[in-house]
Amino acid sequence: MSTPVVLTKSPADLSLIATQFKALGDSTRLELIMSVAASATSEACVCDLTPNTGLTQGTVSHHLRILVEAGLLKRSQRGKWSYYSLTGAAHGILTSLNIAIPLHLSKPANC
Amino acid sequence: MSTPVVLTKSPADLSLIATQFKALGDSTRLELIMSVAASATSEACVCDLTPNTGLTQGTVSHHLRILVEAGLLKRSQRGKWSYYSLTGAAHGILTSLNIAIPLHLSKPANC
DNA sequence: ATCTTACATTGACAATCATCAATTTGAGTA
DNA sequence: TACTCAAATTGATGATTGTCAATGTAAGAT
Repeated sequence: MSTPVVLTKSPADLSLIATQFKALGDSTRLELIMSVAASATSEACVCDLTPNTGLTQGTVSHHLRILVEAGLLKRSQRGKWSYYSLTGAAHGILTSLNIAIPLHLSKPANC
Repeated sequence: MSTPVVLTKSPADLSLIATQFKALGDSTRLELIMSVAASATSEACVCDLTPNTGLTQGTVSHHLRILVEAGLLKRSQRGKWSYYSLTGAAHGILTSLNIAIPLHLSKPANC
C-alpha cells in the first residue's frame, strides 16, 4: 500500500521529462554525464571523455549532442576545444536522486 | 559555472539507475506510471489503463512488464485482474523530482 | 463442461538507435 | 598559404524497440 500523491506536471513538462529520462537511460550517456559532473572544473572536453568510454570520438560526440539536446549538458567552445558542463536541470536531477551530492551543501537533518 | 559534486553510486547502482531511466524514457510508460500514481487506490489494472493510451491491450501489457522489470511497478493479481502499483523506488523518483507530491507530507520551508 | 473475461505472450514489421569508419568543419599554427 | 588538431557530421550496418494482430492462459460465470 503506497502513499497517495498529487501530480504536478503538464503534458508538455512530461514530454521534456521523458526526453531527459531517455537521454539518461543509456549506460554510456549516464557515464558521460557522471564524468562531467565529477571533473574538477565541472566541465570536460571530448578528448578527455572519449578514452574512458572505449568508443569512437564520433560516437562520444553523438552522445554528447543528445545530452545537450535534452537540456542536460551545455557546450562552450574555446579555441579548438568543446567543453561540456551540466545544466541546472541535470544538476537538479542528479542531486535530487542523490546520485551526486553538492560539496557545499549541508541540509538540516529533518529534510 | 556549476557547483562541484561528489558521486555516490557504484557501477552496479548506475546500471540499475540507467535501466530505470530507460524505462521512464518513453512517453507511454511515463503516462502509465503517472496514471497508476494518480489513481485513487494507488493501483490500477490493465483494463483501466489501456483506454487512455490509444494502444492495444497487448502493447500496454508489454510496457507494464518493462516497468515491473525495472523495479518501478509491482504486480498483484486478484481474480482475473492484475493490479499494478508503484514500488518504493518509483515513489522515490517521482517525489524527489517533484513530479508527484505525497499528500501527507509537508516540508519545512527551508528545504 | 462450456463460455466469457482479463491479461500475457508470440511473431512479424517498421522505426529508432548505437556504433564505426570516413569525411568535413573550423580554429589555431608554422 | 598550407598544415595540424579537436570536434562535428555523414553514411552504412546491425541491434533494439514500439506496435499490432493473433493466439494462449487462467480465472470466474453460466
